[in-house]
Amino acid sequence: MGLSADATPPRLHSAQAITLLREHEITPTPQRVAIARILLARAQHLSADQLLEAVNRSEPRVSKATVYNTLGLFLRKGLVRAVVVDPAKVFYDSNTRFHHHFYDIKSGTLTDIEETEIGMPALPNLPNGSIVESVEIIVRLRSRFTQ
Amino acid sequence: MGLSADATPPRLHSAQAITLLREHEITPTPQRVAIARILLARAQHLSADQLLEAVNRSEPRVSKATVYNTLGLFLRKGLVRAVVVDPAKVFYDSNTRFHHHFYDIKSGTLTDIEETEIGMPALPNLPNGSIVESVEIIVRLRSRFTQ
DNA sequence: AGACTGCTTAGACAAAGTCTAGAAATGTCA
DNA sequence: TGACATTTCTAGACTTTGTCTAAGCAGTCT
Ligand SMILES: [Mn+2]
Ligand SMILES: [Mn+2]
Ligand SMILES: [Zn+2]
Ligand SMILES: [Zn+2]
Repeated sequence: MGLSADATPPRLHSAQAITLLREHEITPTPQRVAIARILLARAQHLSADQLLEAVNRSEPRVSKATVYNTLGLFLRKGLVRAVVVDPAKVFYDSNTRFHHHFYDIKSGTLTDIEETEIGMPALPNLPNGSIVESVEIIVRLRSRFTQ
Repeated sequence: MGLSADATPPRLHSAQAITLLREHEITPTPQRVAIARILLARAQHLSADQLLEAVNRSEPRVSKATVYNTLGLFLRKGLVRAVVVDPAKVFYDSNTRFHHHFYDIKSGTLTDIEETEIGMPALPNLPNGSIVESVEIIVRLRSRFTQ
């Protein structure tokens, strides 16, 4: 047991991925299916670059532009959500339930906090004419024994 | 009354800025004072680029590298804090009280939510051996009449 | 003066993400 | 089937934020 990345990360069967895409009114092209099979296999947080790498370990090859296009499409269709917590890159989150995050500063790892695990505070009055798009709580953590 | 940026944003007097820096054990060089006079004049959220522009509207000229170096130093010394909400750039926040933010998606504007205006969320158990570095609530807003 | 320190600087560099223009695939219909 | 339109994919140029390096500059000490 080491620290290396998953050699064979879980994947959806193509049929499952295609069904998911169709349910969200997305034409299931081979590239989109390949991306969905990995990203949507379980609740996880992947950067565009991590996803590009993972997808291109097997066929079909997918370009960087298509990965970004597809992530944008999945976002608009509600299949994933974006987590902005690291100034250097966006994480794409396949957990679409309303939830929050621990962020381990040192390792750069996100961990979900489900809605039931946290007491949601009441919001103050909103600026006039605005509506809430999302509420995110981010708890940054650092290791107790690291200075 | 227009939408243009402040022609003459408020500035601290040099003596005030120097005192602030000394209180935080920062050697008050001319460049650091120039940056502090603008950034610390009031509670605000500026990107590195906005600050670079504002500082260089008058003497002394400050290089990009020095702006980033100084922001890093101010962060470590607790004079400002970083707000990560826009994947494209970090905002530096001169309000160092514990507080949260509204983020207007369209305009890219941050507005403070003071601690007294919102309840502190009850946190779940932390992963073992970790301590809380910060807790941030970000409420993303969009205009009611914009599609 | 010479040596040492801390600070600033230009500009090269890195990395994430966007954009463009053309190629390829897919669909429609005569 | 072939002609044409529409959608999707792609390489690679480009933009932007931010980091790094190596040299210069300004004090301080002896
Ligand atoms: Mn970016
Ligand atoms: Mn960046
Ligand atoms: Zn999540
Ligand atoms: Zn603030």
